Amino acid sequence: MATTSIDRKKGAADPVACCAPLLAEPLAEADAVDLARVFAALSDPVRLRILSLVATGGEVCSCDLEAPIGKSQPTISHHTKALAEAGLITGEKRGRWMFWTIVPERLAAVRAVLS
Amino acid sequence: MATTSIDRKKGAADPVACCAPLLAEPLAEADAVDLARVFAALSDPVRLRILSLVATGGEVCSCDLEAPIGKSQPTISHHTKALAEAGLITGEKRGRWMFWTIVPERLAAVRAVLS
DNA sequence: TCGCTATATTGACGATGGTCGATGTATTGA
DNA sequence: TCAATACATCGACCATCGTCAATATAGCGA
Repeated sequence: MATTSIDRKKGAADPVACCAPLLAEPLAEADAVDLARVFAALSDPVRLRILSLVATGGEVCSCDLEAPIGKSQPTISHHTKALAEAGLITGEKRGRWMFWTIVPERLAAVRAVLS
Repeated sequence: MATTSIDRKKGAADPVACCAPLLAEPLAEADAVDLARVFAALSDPVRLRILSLVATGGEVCSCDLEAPIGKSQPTISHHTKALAEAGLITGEKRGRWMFWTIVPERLAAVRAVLS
């Protein structure tokens, strides 16, 4: 195929959408582990800023993140990978560039858990 | 005073309520740091389960958390403190018991950031 | 084919965080 | 005053994570 998309790790059943809202019923241990992974992806300032840049920018390539974030290229790559594995952004490689877009349903699912 | 309440660390301006939604405009660095702290509080399975137990239980004392969570007393204390400092729960000491309740506005604020 | 560019991966280092045993503190009841 | 209970704090250990330099991979243009 011409393009490659990076999604969250397969194997893990859909976290976030996995479970009922926190306030509805006690969270099962396995669900808690999945959920914690998503919040862990959001628990770093650099990743939050990347997420915000991608969300507001529509489609952003990794090369356009280094300058505003102010971190090295490997660090940016590390963080975009983490966000992608959490399902919060999705990447598509076109030519030499990796374009990232937000996954709004994912954010919506996280919001739903905090209902 | 007869009771003591534990809230989030003062000094830090109200995180979460600090900033516009992630998708509205690029997140400032300082805001990102504050926000990341709240998500960090949510990034542990034990804390998520405590939060869920408190949310569904209405008012729960620490002693009633040890058994369902299955961790030691110091560990429970450590996690409730983390949740309280993040402003997600609030504690009130009555007699020998520490009663925890959820802070729904806080969860709402987190949801708003993910708008 | 040969560089140049964009990104990913590796390896290492320091920092942070989860956990628990031991201990300290406060409250209650005898 | 003494013992028991509920919780907090301390100290230590181990795992995980953020970061970057170095290196690898892949695509593109000449």
